[in-house]
Amino acid sequence: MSDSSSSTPKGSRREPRQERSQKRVASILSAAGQLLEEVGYAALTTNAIAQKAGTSIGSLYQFFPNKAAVLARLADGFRTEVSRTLGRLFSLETARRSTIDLVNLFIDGIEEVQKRTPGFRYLFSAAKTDEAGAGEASEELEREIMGPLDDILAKAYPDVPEDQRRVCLRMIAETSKVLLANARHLDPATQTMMRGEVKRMLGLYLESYFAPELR
Amino acid sequence: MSDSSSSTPKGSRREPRQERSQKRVASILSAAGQLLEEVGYAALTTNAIAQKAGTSIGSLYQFFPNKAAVLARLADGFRTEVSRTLGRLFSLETARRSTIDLVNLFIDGIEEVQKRTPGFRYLFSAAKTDEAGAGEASEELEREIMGPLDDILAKAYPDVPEDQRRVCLRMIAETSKVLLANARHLDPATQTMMRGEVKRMLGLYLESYFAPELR
Amino acid sequence: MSDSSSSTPKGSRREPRQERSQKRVASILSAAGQLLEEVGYAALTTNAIAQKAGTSIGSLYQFFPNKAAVLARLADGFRTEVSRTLGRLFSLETARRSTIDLVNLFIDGIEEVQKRTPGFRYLFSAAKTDEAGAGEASEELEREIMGPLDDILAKAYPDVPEDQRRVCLRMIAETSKVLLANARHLDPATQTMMRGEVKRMLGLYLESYFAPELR
Amino acid sequence: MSDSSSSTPKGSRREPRQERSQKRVASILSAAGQLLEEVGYAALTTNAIAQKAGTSIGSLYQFFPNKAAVLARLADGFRTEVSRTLGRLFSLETARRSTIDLVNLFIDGIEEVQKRTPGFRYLFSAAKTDEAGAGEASEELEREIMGPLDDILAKAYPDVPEDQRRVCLRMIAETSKVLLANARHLDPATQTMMRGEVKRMLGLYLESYFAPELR
DNA sequence: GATGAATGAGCTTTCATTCAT
DNA sequence: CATGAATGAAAGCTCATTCAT
Repeated sequence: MSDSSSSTPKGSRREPRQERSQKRVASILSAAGQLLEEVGYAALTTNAIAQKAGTSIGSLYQFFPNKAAVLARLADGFRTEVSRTLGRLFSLETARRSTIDLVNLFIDGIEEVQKRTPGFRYLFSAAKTDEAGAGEASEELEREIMGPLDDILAKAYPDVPEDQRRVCLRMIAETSKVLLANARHLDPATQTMMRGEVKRMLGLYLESYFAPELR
Repeated sequence: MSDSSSSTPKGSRREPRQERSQKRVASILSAAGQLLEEVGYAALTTNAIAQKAGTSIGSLYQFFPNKAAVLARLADGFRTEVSRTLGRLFSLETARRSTIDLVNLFIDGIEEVQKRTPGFRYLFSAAKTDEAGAGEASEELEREIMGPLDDILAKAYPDVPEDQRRVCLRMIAETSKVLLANARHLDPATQTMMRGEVKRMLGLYLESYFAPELR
Repeated sequence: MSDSSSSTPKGSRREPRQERSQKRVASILSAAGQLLEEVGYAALTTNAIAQKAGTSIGSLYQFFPNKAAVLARLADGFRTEVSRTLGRLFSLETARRSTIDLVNLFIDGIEEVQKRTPGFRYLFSAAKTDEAGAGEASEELEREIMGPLDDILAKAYPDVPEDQRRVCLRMIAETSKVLLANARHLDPATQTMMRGEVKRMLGLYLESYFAPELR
Repeated sequence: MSDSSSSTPKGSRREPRQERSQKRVASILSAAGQLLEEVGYAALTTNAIAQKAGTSIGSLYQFFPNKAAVLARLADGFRTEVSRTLGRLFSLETARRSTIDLVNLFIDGIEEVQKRTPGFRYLFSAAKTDEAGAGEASEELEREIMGPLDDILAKAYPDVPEDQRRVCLRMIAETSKVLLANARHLDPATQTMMRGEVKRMLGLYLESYFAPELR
């Protein structure tokens, strides 16, 4: 297997330094995310994370200086995923779409991120619970999430004053948090329905500010 | 110190048990609520509750089998307060009022309960965080809160199917949680504004279901 | 002793609040001191202290906020013991005595304190090792120890400039540490002999500064 | 695994093992010494040593069975350095010099060793702290240090009985430890002054035994 | 041999809960 | 019943040491 000098038979040799570490880091973050879904914020312990990740507690602390750092990195990953997903959904032309369409895209994007990255909802909603220094990571995450939407609305509706827009964004953010937070206890059908309701509610709300001329 | 049994010759120092117990229980619950506001869910310890209540930790455990039970009883108290407050606000004739008025009354009622009973928001929103077994108490609390509104809507809009009504109620419940959850970090002016926005958003949403004839 | 209400049969009942606590604190401090002698600074753990004191780790932390506090309190006790012992030895008339007598009294006092309060030497010498926050306590202890001697020398030899006196005091302090530090590994006879040598050495040294007229 | 014989075709890459090993060992020891000065005994970790030495922790354990062994080897090096330095200072003719001169030479020699080999003072003074098994190495070191002085005194003052001489040597050893141990926290000027005081004190002390005829 | 990721015993500290008084 | 000292499981984190590559 080591076969250090000549052949490298199966193309598998040497997934050394970097790669193995990355895998461990990934498995730790994944474990943290899953545990967040399974046991919640309060019961999330570093030992449990390590165990679920199939590592030792020592390894966890080789990669992360402390528990908060694990959550911060998790939030980083979420931010990336959010950027990617929302960036894809909010293609350029979306600027032309109605606020309702924008809301739909946004909610679907958030949903998709949650589906792909377990634990997302906990960090997205953690600002209020703000335990153990997840607060900062959580706020950054929120900024990352709301930023793109802010830009689009700003361009699409330059007449709406910034203050107004900001207020609406907060409402969107908070409302979608609630949706995510409570989805956990609901069966899929109900989740889908609730998602529809949130879209409807936010749509009506935004329309009242951003498309008054349509009335 | 009191030598309550052996000596107390004349039996005059009645000092009715029940009442003292009730007072203790009340002070424990009050302390728990206040601490919830002051230090948050994560930092809430039974010893701190007892101390703030002016009792001993031993007494606390005389009345409550464990920490979760304290929170459960706290939620009970909130339920009572909610019933009283909403019952007062939703007097009979309110059945005639518009959905927007109903929403306003409801939101104001929730605000009032929070103002009067510190800690309320934590248990009302605890369903998602569901730490330390507050989950069940929290769900009951939610049922108690939404029940009166359900009744009123049911009477006022008998044509709207029950399923539909239920969905709307969930939306109202979740959305009002948003308001409470984030209020702590906001200055009073912003709180007032956000309250207005929530009313607006919920009003528009409910109107779309419950007052279609007005369109 | 407390005799709270009427009889107090055996005189043993209710050694409550304060007293029991004091005993625990005392046993914890005693255990810490003994462990210091037995295993040294590096191997001194809070768990070991609690175990040796016959308590639980929880109790230790009921009385002391952290490990450093245990050492600080230990140093406090040493300071008191030092004051008492040196105060007794340095009675007023000692001001008239020769420097050699003063040195003898001082060294004997230090020895006595060490004999009575195990662990003393570790904290007296900890300034250099200065692990885990014992540094401060250690420095205070040194000030307490050297203070009385400083006063006496100042009064007895007002002509010797302060700087000079200070330097000599440092030398005395450090040299007496030597004695303590190494005594542990020596048999009693050797210890006694070494003590005599230290007295001789310090006596000669001090005489050269404080009693030049005798030459 | 390394296929040391089969491949290495031309035998040119000799790279003498021994030497490389020696270099590694040397760098590890040097790193350990420097770290001792920088962070002290308590904070000295094997990983830090390896890192500072520019090796891996694995290599460190290839050469040393455990942490204590590193310190033991460090002490060995110190012994060699001490022998060399004191041997040079105490040339034959010094036998004629006064005890005061001998003390001066000795103290200066110790100072020099400390200057050249960082960490020296920690191991020279470690006998009392005796952490992590440095005790034995420390004692050997002390014997090595005091040996030459013993020889010189024995030859120069054959009339002084051996017991007497031994006692004096211990006093010299211990007193010079103190000097070194405390030097770290002092500014250079104070260090120089203290060194002078130690010389004076030890000189007076030794003179009282070794040069009675001079009186 | 060299590397450094991995390991896990052990340390400090917290807090829900018990129990002697 | 009231009290609060006592308990100890468990959490976060460190570091000497091992072992696969």
